[in-house]
Amino acid sequence: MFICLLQLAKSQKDAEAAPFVFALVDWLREKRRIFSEDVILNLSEDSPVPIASGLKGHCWRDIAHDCRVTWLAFYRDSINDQVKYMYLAAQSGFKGQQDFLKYEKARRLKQFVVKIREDYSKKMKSNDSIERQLGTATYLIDFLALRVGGEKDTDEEADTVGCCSLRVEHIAFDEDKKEITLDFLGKDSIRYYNTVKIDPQAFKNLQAFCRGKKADDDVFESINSTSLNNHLKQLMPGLSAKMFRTYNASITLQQELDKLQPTLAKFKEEVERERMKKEAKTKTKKAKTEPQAAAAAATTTATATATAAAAAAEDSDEAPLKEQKVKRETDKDKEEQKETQEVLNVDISDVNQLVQFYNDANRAVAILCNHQRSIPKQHAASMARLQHQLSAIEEDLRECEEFLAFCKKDKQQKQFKFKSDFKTLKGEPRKSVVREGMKEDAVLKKIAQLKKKKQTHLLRMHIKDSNKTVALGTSKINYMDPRITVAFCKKYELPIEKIFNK
DNA sequence: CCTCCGACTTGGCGCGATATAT
DNA sequence: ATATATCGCGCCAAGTCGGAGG
Repeated sequence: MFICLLQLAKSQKDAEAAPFVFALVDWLREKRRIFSEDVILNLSEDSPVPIASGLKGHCWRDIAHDCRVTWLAFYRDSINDQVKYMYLAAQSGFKGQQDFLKYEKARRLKQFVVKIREDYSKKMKSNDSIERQLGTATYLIDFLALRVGGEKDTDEEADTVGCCSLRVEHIAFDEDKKEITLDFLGKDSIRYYNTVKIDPQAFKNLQAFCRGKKADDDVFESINSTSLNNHLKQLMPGLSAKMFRTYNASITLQQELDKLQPTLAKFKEEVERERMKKEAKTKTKKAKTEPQAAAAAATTTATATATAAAAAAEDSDEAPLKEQKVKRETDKDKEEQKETQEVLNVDISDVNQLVQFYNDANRAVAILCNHQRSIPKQHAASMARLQHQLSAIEEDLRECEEFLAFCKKDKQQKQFKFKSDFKTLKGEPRKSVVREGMKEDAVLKKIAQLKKKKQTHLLRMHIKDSNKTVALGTSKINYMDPRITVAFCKKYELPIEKIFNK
């Protein structure tokens, strides 16, 4: 390939100042440079027109005075004639207000969502095929947070789809489990791959829609994004398909964050108990009585039970290391959950743990919205390093345990010796963690400390690995109502800048 | 209707700055 | 102090959605 940048200059002197104008790629003119002559500005009527660029004698293509739109300027791309806009930054009041409106609308959906869900359940059983397709598609958009999927130019653009443009080849059915597997390329050619149990009626419908069709036929041949959005408008003013993503993302965040509620309650209870104890102590300082000791004993038992429950919760959490789509909870599940609300193993007085907890909630949303990223280039290397650190901890543990065994044996024995061919990352031999004449309980303490260290290290590895393909930023910026985050931060006294930057 | 397109949101990526671990 | 991880931002392409125009 041959590439050459050309300047359009009348003389050598001009050339020094003149910018490159376009590129030649294999002698074809590619991407022309954009000049002010290409740009249309949008200004107030009474605003002075800024001087065009640094180049003398250049002017703007046009000046607009349209206060109904938010763009400041635009030009047409020389390659595909697409309009390129200039807008104010996201942190501007302009954008902020639009954002606020968006979340207000999503909030309004909450008042309608029960009705809408009843409606699509009914439509899914309708005799009318259009209604059946509208109902089923709306169900998928709500339940799986799919994009609407508008039609696009098939020859020029990438073959990506959304709900309404799904084809037969994108769905597989598991009759026994009533599960479907969706496998297609969505926006930005990001793969959506999800096996999920769905509503039985939706399952039946989708199967029927696909029956007798070719692989590349549309599943929903009777509807499209426009008709679906028109249908949604009848159920709620201003409703469109993408609002389900905003709504479900925000409500998922809320639900995830609420899971910390019992932990907070327990924490407050403990603080209160401490306070009471102190109070009682000062009151009865002179005359200590028996019943109080009994009460104190009772509280310690209660705390022990709670801790045991937390430990059990942690264990069950350990299980799935593999990537897995969140199974959306049905209303029934939610009911059941209310009764078995667990105290989580999160220390809510620890800022880092709170941030970690918030990120977990954020991740649930990102997985729902299928926000993926490619595995960072240094991921494997970085995991290997963590693995090495883990081995180091394990080696330290092994040494401590052998030393403990040595201590327990008769003291007649010679010196303690620990054989290890473990090397640090730099290839140096490892340093011993036990010292001669170390007391037995010191070793026990060390072991406990190392076990804890190993635990947190394992957790870190797990988090890193499960995060490697999940992008948290998009849902945070575009989908989760910031008011939910703010409320959470206030409630747990978590500084907001730990979550949002200025 | 359908198609096109204007306006705006959403999205992943890469890079340099900044925070954190060693 | 240095190495490494993470953040945060700019970039601009790829979507959504509504309305104009045929």
